[in-house]
Amino acid sequence: MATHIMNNVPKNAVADKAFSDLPAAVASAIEQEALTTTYPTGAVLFAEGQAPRGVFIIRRGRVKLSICGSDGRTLILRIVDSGSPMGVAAAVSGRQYEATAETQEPSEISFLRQSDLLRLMRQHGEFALWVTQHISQDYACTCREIRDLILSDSASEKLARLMVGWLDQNVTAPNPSQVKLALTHEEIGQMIGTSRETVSRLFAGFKKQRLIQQNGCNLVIPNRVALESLITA
Amino acid sequence: MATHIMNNVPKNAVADKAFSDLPAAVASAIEQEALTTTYPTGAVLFAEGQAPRGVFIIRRGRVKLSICGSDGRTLILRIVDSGSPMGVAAAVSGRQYEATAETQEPSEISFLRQSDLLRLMRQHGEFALWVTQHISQDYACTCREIRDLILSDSASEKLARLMVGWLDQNVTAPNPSQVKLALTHEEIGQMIGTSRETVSRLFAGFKKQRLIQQNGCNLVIPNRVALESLITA
DNA sequence: CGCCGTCGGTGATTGAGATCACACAGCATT
DNA sequence: AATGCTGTGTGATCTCAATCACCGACGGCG
Repeated sequence: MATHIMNNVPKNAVADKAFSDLPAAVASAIEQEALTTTYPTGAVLFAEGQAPRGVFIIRRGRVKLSICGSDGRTLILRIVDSGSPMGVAAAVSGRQYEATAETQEPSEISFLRQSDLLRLMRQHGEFALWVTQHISQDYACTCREIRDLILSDSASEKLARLMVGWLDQNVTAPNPSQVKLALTHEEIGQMIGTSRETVSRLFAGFKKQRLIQQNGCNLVIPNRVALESLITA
Repeated sequence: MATHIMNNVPKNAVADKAFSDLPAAVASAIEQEALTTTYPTGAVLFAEGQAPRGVFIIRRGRVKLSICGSDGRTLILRIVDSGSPMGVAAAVSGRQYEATAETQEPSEISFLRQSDLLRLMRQHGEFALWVTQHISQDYACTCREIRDLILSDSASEKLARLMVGWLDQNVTAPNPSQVKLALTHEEIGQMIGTSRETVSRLFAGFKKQRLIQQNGCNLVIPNRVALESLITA
């Protein structure tokens, strides 16, 4: 891909990955229309219930996607990292955002206005297809989330599922059985739909059973199979 | 069944509605490529975990979309009725179907092969946009499902939510406070993630509180506001 | 008719996890 | 040091809904 075309974007290899499977003409069109900004930790890109303004494409950083109930409780849908567009469903359908997006670390994010998005999609079937594939992934991801939350009534099973998911994301890392834990117990609880205390207790239990070890923010999971056996149960 | 008559030219007004917002050229292209069939009750269009073959567009009838857990329990995502495409996310992304689709009554359904779908999307940005909007709706719907399931821990709240949803779909009907109940208690339980017995007890309780009346399969909800007050609680 | 399937109603029991209520550790600010 | 603040560990209690175990009703269908 022609990196020199990109105007105000760093020569970050990761950033290019997002558009690598698009025709160069489309990619450069997007680059020209998009506005790239750097956000601090905790910035809210969009909030549940807002009218859609456009899509946000993460170039660098990580963003937390969550929904919240009337009683104030929160459920974290997923943590999205670079290369993915966010808020596409809302922007395309014109309905309100269904979740809240908040940066979890300083992040560099491109914004594409709704009208530009729709125009580009109409003009370039390839681009529309690309967008659609991303929504499809989000949809599949959400379905899996539902499955994990509903089909397993025991909280330990949910936590085991979550941790196995971490291991799956980790296969490329130098030490695949070690995970850097960037979440508080509270947030973990919000990911699996339980209270903070329960997460604490579960961790304690897992340690007692030698399923996990923890030093600082490093979580070691020596025996993946043992963890998976909790899921089948 | 006069299936051969329906093959190319369904004179069904409802069926055409699905494509009414598409250019005529696109609509007729779809009509030519799609294969329309009539299914009996209980037919499985596709099952969770299968490799995608294409999309199914409901021309007439109703289809139940559900996911199921390893322990065999089932959660009904939603009931889809005519005009909507199903299985689009899987067909577009190439990943497996994330849910199971099963007819709830005799239904007439068009099938469009995955390759044809993708080709049409590439050729016609308008069509791709239409598809994307439908996935977006599914996505939004699934998000709302999650909210309703997670944020409300009391089962009565979930049931109240479900019934309010029924009322919302019913605004056009002659008697908007009356709903035809086409689901068993078991299925209702599967929609809100509780056991059959709990649904029975909740119904009994609601009747005692004069929140609902029931004769046969007709459910009358005289006081919508009272029902909604259960939700806020 | 009697038999059998699915569906609905209800009681009794029980257990998992929410909730409340602390204590404590780390870490920054002043 | 003193003071917060945030995150964590753990006990005691309690509540809601799952589960088990029935029974009655309806609706075919042989």
